[in-house]
Amino acid sequence: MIRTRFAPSPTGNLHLGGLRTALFNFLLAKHEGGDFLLRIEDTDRIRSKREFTEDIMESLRWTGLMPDKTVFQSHRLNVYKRYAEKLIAEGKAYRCYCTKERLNKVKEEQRKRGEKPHYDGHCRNIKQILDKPFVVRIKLPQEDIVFEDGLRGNIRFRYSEFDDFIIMKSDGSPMYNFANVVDDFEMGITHVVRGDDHLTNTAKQIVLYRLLNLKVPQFIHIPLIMGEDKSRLSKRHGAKSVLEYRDEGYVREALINYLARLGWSYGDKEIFSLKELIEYFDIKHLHLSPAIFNPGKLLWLNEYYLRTLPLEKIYIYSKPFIERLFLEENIKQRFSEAYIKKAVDTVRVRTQTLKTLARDMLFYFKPPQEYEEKGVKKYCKKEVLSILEELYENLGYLESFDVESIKGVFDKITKRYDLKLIKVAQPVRIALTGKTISPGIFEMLEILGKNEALSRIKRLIEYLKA
RNA sequence: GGCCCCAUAGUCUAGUGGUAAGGACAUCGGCCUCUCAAGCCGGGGACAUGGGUUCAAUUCCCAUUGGGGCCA
Repeated sequence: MIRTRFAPSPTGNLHLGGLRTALFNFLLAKHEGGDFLLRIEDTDRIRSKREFTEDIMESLRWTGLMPDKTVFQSHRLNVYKRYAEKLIAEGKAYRCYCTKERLNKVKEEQRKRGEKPHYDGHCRNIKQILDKPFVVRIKLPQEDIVFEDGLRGNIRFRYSEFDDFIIMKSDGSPMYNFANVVDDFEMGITHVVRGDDHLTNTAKQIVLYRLLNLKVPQFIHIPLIMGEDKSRLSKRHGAKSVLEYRDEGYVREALINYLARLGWSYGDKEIFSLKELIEYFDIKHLHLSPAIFNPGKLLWLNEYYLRTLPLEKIYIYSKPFIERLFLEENIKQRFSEAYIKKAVDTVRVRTQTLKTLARDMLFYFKPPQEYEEKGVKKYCKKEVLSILEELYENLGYLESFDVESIKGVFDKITKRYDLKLIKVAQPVRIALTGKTISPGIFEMLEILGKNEALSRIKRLIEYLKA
């Protein structure tokens, strides 16, 4: 049974790169019906923050990548200690009492001689336990380090690249690589998908697996996501946190779909639901060259999902954004669910995010406060006035205010005056929304209802007269 | 600087020892049309370079160049 994990340290919000790593681990496990675990690597007491742990968990919850179990490293400090002591007892690791001053001096001399700064093994053979602060170092075996990457095959590092590295700090907390190995083993992790910035870490971890005599999981290193300037994706490339994307009105479907296709493919297919991703995901089709984050394509997917997801879903997604709009615009009036749904349905084809969706709907909740000047100039010349008046009158006669009947009235007038529909439609559009861009006028009229629609037309007539 | 990873259009990518090198975003043009979108149709645009291997290389190998990462 496959078991994967996502192991972030809670020292910042979860961003897109991290989410993609989580996604691939999730998909790999779920494709095989296995487990996906979350491990919070919070051994750094100073930099780890509870709010970041919450941010990570909320991001996973929102995107639907629910872990089957969550483990906190900070709860397991005694475990690492136990493993370290075992290594010492077996002579594979040792206590090192060197002071910072000495280490710096050694490093300095090595640098002067043009050597790689490596620990010189000063404490390697101290047998007795001294009453001084110490770190635990491993005795680096003098053999090359080879491991298999699930994508790239064998990767080899010379042992001379490394030294007797530290596995436990003097405060008794484990170093990153050590805790990682211990936990991956104890959690029964079979596959590890992670960024290729960990490639050298993996080499060190392989050493630890050997020393501890543990089975090595399958490692799959994926390239990092880069920003438009081809450097590692960071805040300055618009690499916002996952929750910022949520708050800006991106839907989870778009974000997941986008990230999945960034570095992975399934033939020519572009659109994937999470369910499909689980079904189709494989390691084989992970791409191994770094991908550049393309906000434009993410936006396109967002637009795509806004107009194709079931209306019910978009309605639910849009609620908080509409509520926020009401707050900002000081709208007190209540609107029925049916009304809002119909309104959503007319704007969702032509919007980018849930935020702009709500913004585009403003006229459904509030008459235009002003008329777009250019539009009035262009579409509301004098001769329009009488047409608008006639339209107003005829619409007023309608018993049933639906698209069909409304269209009938427009047809009659355009025919009588031999006008293109645009001549009538644009003034009405301005009357209803104040703008020259909006959903179709017939549907808007129907949704707004006879009273509201007529009153808005009347208001424009009066405005033009004045 | 040392070590490691990578290389198909502006971007994400498919693909093969013999292809007209396919799709998507973006871009440009057209159709549709009550505006804007959406949709449909079409255009331009890619196998980094140099050596090998081979009857044949975008595909396999090596080097160079370029990009990325880790460490310093």
